[in-house]
Amino acid sequence: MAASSSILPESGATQNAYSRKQKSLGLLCSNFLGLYNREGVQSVGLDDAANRLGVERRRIYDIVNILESVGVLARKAKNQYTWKGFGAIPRALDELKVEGLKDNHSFSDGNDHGKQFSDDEDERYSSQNSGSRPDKTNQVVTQNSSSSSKPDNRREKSLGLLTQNFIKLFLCSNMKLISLDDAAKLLLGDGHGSTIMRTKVRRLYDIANVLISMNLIEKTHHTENRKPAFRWIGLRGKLENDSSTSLSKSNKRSFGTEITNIDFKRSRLDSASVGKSMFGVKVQEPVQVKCESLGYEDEKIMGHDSKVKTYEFGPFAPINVSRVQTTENKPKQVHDWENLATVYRPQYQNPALKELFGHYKDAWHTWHSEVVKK
DNA sequence: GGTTCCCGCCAATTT
DNA sequence: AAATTGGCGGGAACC
Repeated sequence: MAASSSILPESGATQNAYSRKQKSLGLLCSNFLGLYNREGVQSVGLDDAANRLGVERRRIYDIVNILESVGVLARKAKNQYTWKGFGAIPRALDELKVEGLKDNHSFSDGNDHGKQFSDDEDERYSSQNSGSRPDKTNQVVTQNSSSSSKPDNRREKSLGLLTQNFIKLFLCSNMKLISLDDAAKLLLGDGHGSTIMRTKVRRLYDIANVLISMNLIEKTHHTENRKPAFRWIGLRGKLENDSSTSLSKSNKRSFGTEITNIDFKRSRLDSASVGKSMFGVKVQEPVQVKCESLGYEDEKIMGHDSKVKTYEFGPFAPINVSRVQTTENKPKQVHDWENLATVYRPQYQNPALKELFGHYKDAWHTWHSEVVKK
């Protein structure tokens, strides 16, 4: 077994090692997006997604829940989601902003204690759905005196809600940079066991990663090199870059191949008895964000139209999409917001509005006037 | 050392 | 009942 002259000056020929980064949620999300963000896609099946991306179902749930919280997807039925597309994001964000501001009166006076800003509200009136059961729409808040039982609507701790609240932080406060610790602290109240906090932060990491892959936020640091924090990019998340991308690759019916996802496991520990004590403490400490002025909307979006169709598929790149080489060594996925909403476009009118909250016509319009800015 | 965060157990929920 | 959906946190990869 001579030492095969490996290309890399690495140690022994450790062919393929487990790489955590290649399994990241963010990358998976990028692939997911690249896979379903095509014309013609209207629904996505969880099994299908899991298969094509070569991951376990569990991971798909994470992504789907987050995407749904931003409007990109909508649950249709068991195992079935409707692809709304990126065009639905502006609308969703507006609603989140309104909710966030409304539900948050921290201002003069001190005590607020109304309730946190949970609550969603993105329930589309099922146009033709069926069995509209009376369902228990909101939470009960019946803060009964029961000792500790708290059916604690599981929903309150859902990834989706957390995502929305996390986003509200950016939209409704004037904080420019938010660290996950701050976010967790804000969304959680204050005094808390480090355990609860840590768990929340874990979730926020997950969320942050997919939001990053969507270019809604960006990771940075406070000042030069301080603690990491995130900055809201939102709609103006576009790239300048050149426009050498002449024609778009003809990705018609190319995909459909098998997934070739390498299957390395991280390791195989086992026997880990559970036994832990977790508290189901409900927190309702209102965030003390000041809604002074709208955070964004204070400057024109870039002009010019640049077409950058760069998708980067990582390890689990199932389909064969235009594989673009990375920039250097810093994987950076870029999504072309322009193309994303280019599919269909209602042809009536075009209110040259900017983006006043409160009323929106069509996702596409808002979207286009914002992003395309033609 | 601290930070990041994947994996998957297993409990809620839905079918 | 089974299947789907997803909290949750250990602990390993990563810095």
